[in-house]
This record gives sequence, C-alpha cells and structure tokens, in this order.
Amino acid sequence: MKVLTKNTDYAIRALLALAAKKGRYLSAKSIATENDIPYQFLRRLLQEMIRHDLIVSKEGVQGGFMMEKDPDTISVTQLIEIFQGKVQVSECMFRKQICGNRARCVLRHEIMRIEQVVQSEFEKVTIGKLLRDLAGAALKP
Amino acid sequence: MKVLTKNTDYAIRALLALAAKKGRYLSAKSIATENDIPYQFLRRLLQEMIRHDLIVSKEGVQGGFMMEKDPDTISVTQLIEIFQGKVQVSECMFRKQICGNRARCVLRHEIMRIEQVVQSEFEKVTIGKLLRDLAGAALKP
DNA sequence: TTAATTGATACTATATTAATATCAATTAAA
DNA sequence: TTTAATTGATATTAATATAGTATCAATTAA
Ligand code: FES
Ligand code: FES
Repeated sequence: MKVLTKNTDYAIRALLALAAKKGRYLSAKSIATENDIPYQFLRRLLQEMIRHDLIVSKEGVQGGFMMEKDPDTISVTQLIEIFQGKVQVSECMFRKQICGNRARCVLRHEIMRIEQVVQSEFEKVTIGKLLRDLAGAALKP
Repeated sequence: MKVLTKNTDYAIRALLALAAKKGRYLSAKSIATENDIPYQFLRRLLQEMIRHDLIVSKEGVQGGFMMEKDPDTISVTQLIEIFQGKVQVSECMFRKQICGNRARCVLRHEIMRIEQVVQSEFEKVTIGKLLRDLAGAALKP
C-alpha cells in the first residue's frame, strides 16, 4: 500500500525547492535537474499547483515559478487531495443487502474516523515544517 | 486516494460472512452471491487467506471455507498487508543529493511516524469488532 | 529578433487492480 | 461406483491508474 505516489512526492520536493528560495522565480528546468524529477512531468505538476493557487508563475525569459504564500499553509493533505484525490477508505463496504442504511451504519462511521486520523496527521506536515526539519537535519554531522 | 482496494474490501466481507457462521463450511459460491462478490475473484482471495492461515477449507461436495480462529485476532492491517502490501508512505523522498543520510533524516522519521499511526488505527479494527458493530447496527430500527 | 521560458494538451508506456476462464483433484451422496 | 459439487492451482484478459514523453503556441527579457 503506497500512501504517496510519485507525483505527490515530486510536488513536495518542488515546493521545498521553491520555499527555500521564496520570492524568487525558479525555472522548471532548474528544479527538475536539481531534484531528479522528469522535466515534462514536473511541468504538469507545477501547472496543476498554479491552478490550485499554491504557487505563481511568470512566462518568458527569466520566468519561472515562485512561492508567494506562507509555506506553513501548504499541507501534505492538500497535495494528496490534488494529486491522488480525496482520502477515502472505501466507497461503501457493505451496501444494500447487508447494511441498508448508510446514515446510521456504525461500521461506516468507524471507517470514516480512520480517514479523519490519516487526514489530520498529514495536515500537520506542512511544507514549512518539512523545510525546517530538512535544515535541522543538514546541520548535524 | 483509495485506502482499501476491492480485494481487501471483498476479503473483509467474506470474512464477516464466515465469522457470522463460525465453525460451519460455506461454499465460495454462496458467499459470492450473498455478498455481491465476483465468484472467481473471491475464490482467489479465499485461497490467499488460506495460505495466510486466516481460514481453512474442505474440498468436495458439502465442502467450503470455514473460520476456525477467533475473529478478534484478524485485523484490517493484516488484510491490507496481504492484499495491498505493507503500508509505506514513500520509498524515500529525498535520496542522495538532498538528504544523503537516511539513517538520521528527521523527515523520514516524521513520515514513518504517520505510517505507524495508520497501521495501528487499522489494527484496532478486527473482524470480530466489525461483526459486533454490524450486529449492533442491525438492531436499531 | 531571438532564445528561454511557461501554457495547453496529446500521446505512449508501465504497473496495478479487477475480473474471467480452465482443468485437475477431492469427496459426499445418489 | 458413478456423478455432481466443490476446492486447488494457474493462466489469461480487461480496465484503470500512474508515470513519463512530446509538441507547438504564447510570452517576454535580453
Ligand atoms: S458500510 Fe455502507 S451502508 Fe454500512
Ligand atoms: S528522506 Fe530518504 S534520506 Fe531523507
């Protein structure tokens, strides 16, 4: 069971690169080469993130992508939702015959509780936090 | 992001059917039709569960599958591991260039902590618990 | 004017998940 | 003893999701 797919993984790495140089434009090319991400793949991810207002861009020479917002407002949960769809355990485990009434189903609530746990754990992990962790790790010998 | 795939979902339903009639043999056919599971697909899942000693079987006429063990000893975590592989967030998010030393990487530990949370939450959900929840839900009008 | 860039989108490849099919071995029952 | 109902083992196909590549138009700083 793979929790983060490549696109989420790549997106996180790209955002970290942008957050580290916050306020400056970085080209897709430089982000790709420096972080081992396939160039065209990365471009699609960046464009998707623009659509979701996580980053901004400037076309043309000297253009690129830039992080404007506070990296602490971008969580892994958001990225999972963008690239892997909303966290959901199972559409509906027992439908018609066995369960009958979704509304009151204890089991369903149980399952949804876990969804919440997963989601809130990933919400705590923001790009800002990751960046600080990374800086901290770099210091140690 | 889909946490439970069809095979895990189907496996859970089949185990609930078997747990509800614990000690008796149920045929794959009856489990399939009563729970809306594709017959041949289910058979493969049942055989896989036999290999993992979750259930037993008897060949021939009047044969079938049976649950011998305590349903409380079968957790959703086990089923996820069997049918979707071990819970893992991402192989390694930042490899060589950025991180360099997996062993001490703060970030990696952060991520692994979440894996633990996910896993332990699903460990609490056993077939026994689900069965009781289901029975409880059935009582209410 | 041009080269470096992003925007948009189409395409291919690979892997995973889901489903079906086949035939041999077993066994209770007719 | 024959037969029908079953599981065991395994091969095959179909559908979907993930990953990666390619192309060309639009923009813009130099
Ligand atoms: S799990 Fe879907 S209605 Fe109970
Ligand atoms: S995340 Fe892999 S070494 Fe840090």
